[in-house]
Amino acid sequence: MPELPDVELFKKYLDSTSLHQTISRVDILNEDIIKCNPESLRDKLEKNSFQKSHRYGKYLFIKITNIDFHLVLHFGMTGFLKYYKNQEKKPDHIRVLFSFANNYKLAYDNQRLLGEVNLTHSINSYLKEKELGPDALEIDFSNFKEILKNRKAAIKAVIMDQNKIAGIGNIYADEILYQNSIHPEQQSNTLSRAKIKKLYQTMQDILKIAIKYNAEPDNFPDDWIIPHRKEGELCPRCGGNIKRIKVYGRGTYICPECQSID
DNA sequence: TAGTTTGTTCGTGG
DNA sequence: ACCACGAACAAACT
Ligand SMILES: [Zn+2]
Repeated sequence: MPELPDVELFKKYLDSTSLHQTISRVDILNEDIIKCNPESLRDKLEKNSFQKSHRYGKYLFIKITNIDFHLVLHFGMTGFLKYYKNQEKKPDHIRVLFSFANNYKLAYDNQRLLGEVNLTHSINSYLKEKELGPDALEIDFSNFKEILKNRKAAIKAVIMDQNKIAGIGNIYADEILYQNSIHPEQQSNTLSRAKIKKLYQTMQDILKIAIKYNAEPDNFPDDWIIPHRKEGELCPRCGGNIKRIKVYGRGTYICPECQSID
């Protein structure tokens, strides 16, 4: 689930449910996912509230009132947020549970423990520490072009590299390259300026449209590859067979008819 | 059973 | 410095 569009939707969800409410209690149900001192996490949050959130790449930062700290959330592959009151609405793999004075709760759920819950004084210093590249929706064209021109690696590896561009994961990388008829293994520095220009535009369009459609593959236009990202499916643009290959260590779906290396 | 899955990080070669 | 690859982390499903 959690690539840039998903995390942007988590941000909107958090903003519309959980801001400006006193946090009465923090339950840590799994300590492995907490990358700071669990005691200090409870300490910093209880009696304060969530003030304002910021998304950067796949990270969500939430400013805590009264103190100079942000809560940091990363969702790994299976993380999400759930705001609820009744126990029957409780999700299955809650790792951290924030309870509010109004008796509602915000759950950080994450089946696999690949995410992160952390604290930081400064978003900027945190980003620097992680060496994250510019956010995919914020990066300007000349910067994008320089990054692509300076790498010899497969284009898919470059756009997925969070240290170069933050926010794109395995699923949306496939979509972006498919809609540009670019083979994911094409060397980044061999792309023409015109192809890079179109890639840049499509990348931002796809991410924005995905947000608009709630990052729900069933809602996506049928000529996208994401709803057909399975072996045995047919390419919605040419009818060819969708093929699975491995690029950058990840399962990668392409239409060999539409996507070629040039 | 082995391989797969929306992610990140670390190590080993080249 | 860059690049390719694999493993590890973890849990559930084919
Ligand atoms: Zn095709």
